[in-house]
Amino acid sequence: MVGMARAATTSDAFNAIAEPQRRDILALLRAGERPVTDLAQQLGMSQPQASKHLRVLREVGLVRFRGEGKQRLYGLDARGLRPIHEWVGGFERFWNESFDRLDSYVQDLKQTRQGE
Amino acid sequence: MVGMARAATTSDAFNAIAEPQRRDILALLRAGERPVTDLAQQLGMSQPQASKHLRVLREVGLVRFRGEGKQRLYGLDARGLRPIHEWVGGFERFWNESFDRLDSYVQDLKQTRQGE
DNA sequence: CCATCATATTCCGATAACGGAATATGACAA
DNA sequence: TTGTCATATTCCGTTATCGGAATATGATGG
Repeated sequence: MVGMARAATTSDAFNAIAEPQRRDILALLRAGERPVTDLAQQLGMSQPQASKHLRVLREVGLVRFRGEGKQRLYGLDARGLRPIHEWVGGFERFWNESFDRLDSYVQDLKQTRQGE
Repeated sequence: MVGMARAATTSDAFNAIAEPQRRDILALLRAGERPVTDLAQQLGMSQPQASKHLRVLREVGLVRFRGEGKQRLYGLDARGLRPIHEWVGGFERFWNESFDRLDSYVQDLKQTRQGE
């Protein structure tokens, strides 16, 4: 075995929301439960793609569904977003502080030439 | 061309922080600037891996560096985390509501404003 | 220049992830 | 049951991504 591949990814909320279409799904679901076909249509994706994304979201616990006739009404379960909000919030003071120092620092960098 | 692959990913902050080791790097940098080797050692990763992760973080603007002797001191630039915080924050009321009340809340939403 | 330390890049193999198309499953109704 | 609608899964091809190892680049001091 020469190359060890990356660790599992889609298995947590951070990765689930890394995909733009999945973010779109979550955003849409704030307005209420919706069947798969509705989501697919409103977001301009195929039904299989919608189902696949919903599967990922379901596996990380960000959505749930409820059978309603032959449809499945998918709904938001935003509790899994809370840890993310908290983690990112841990950096709040770093973007909130008046960054006189940072700004001048960045200017400085531009002169010195930063990579790429 | 039969199968079209996924869209670019590591090119935005959402994907950058989807990787646990990169989150660790960012968390460490809250304590101040650090050279690559320090980061690698403290996080138990190889130097090339640290460099690669730093490259991703640099490309999405979450870190910057400053040459100090033969070292490169990497520092946090958390401004790119703000949009993420805001996006996730848009779901705050949904994880604050308990589930029984969530349904009625959604009903409420539908009456109040029908938009997106 | 040369040696050395710090960092970046390249090459590689394995695997995960995405999109599309086709197909399978499931639930209902007649 | 059969038919139909809604959804899920499977198969396929392409590309992204990660880790490791080796190597290349870069800066500094003598």
